[in-house]
Amino acid sequence: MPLSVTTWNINSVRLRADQVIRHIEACNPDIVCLQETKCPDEQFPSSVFRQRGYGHIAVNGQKGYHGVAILSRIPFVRTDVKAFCGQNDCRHISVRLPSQCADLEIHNFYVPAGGDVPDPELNPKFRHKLDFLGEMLAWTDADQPARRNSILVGDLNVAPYVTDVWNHKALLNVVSHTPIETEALENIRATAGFVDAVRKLAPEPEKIFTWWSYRSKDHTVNDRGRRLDHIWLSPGVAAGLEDFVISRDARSWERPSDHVPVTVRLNLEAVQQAAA
DNA sequence: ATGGTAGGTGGCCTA
Repeated sequence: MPLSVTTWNINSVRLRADQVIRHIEACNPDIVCLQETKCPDEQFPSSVFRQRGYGHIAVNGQKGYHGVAILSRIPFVRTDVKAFCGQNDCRHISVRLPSQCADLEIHNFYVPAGGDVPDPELNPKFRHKLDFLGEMLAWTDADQPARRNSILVGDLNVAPYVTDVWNHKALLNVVSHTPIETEALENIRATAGFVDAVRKLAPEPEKIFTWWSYRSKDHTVNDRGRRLDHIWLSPGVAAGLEDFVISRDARSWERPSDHVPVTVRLNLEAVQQAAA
């Protein structure tokens, strides 16, 4: 049984619900994890997704900022939301699928971007980002999600490896690629025991990007991107990893998000066998 | 060191 999961920072789900549908039609994922929905729960455009077969929707949204959601064709049996850094920001939501789907747990994160100045003493947003990553580590230490069948996806706002950015040296002091961030993210992933799905199939030094800044006239000129969006798999789930797709063309759609969808396809029978 | 663009909001914030 195949299962595909997309993660996408949509930068306003109300403005781009039609683009979510366009992606669904092109890519046919079973589950779509969205970040930056910028939408209170009562205004989430659930009906247009239900009409397309995504009858199971979990939202954690707020007015104006942040916000995450999970659209699913498969019923989930449980949802859970975590708060980080003592704030009410909507930056996490998770669901668990039924036993036919290996009791798969899906965690959808939107890590704080961190502002412009990469100094926690000068920039409270960077302090918040580092604190958030610290709490993610504490959560994986306490909860051990990678010991179960689990996927952690989202806009993690860190490009951890050298070829996750268009120019490693030029970005070493740019928020999203500073050593303190890349080491923190890698420490979470490795300590928790997750597998970076995209890098398992496309190791360095292949350059892979999922985000291109709005602040350039033409994002294709010089291809100045970064890989900020990630899909991490517990080892048992990684045993079923078949392929991945970076839907780069979405960055050239009219009025695009600055991020593009990242999708993995899994073979759940291989996941079940790995668990047995 | 700076500015560039985008979205939601409500008279600026975050990215």
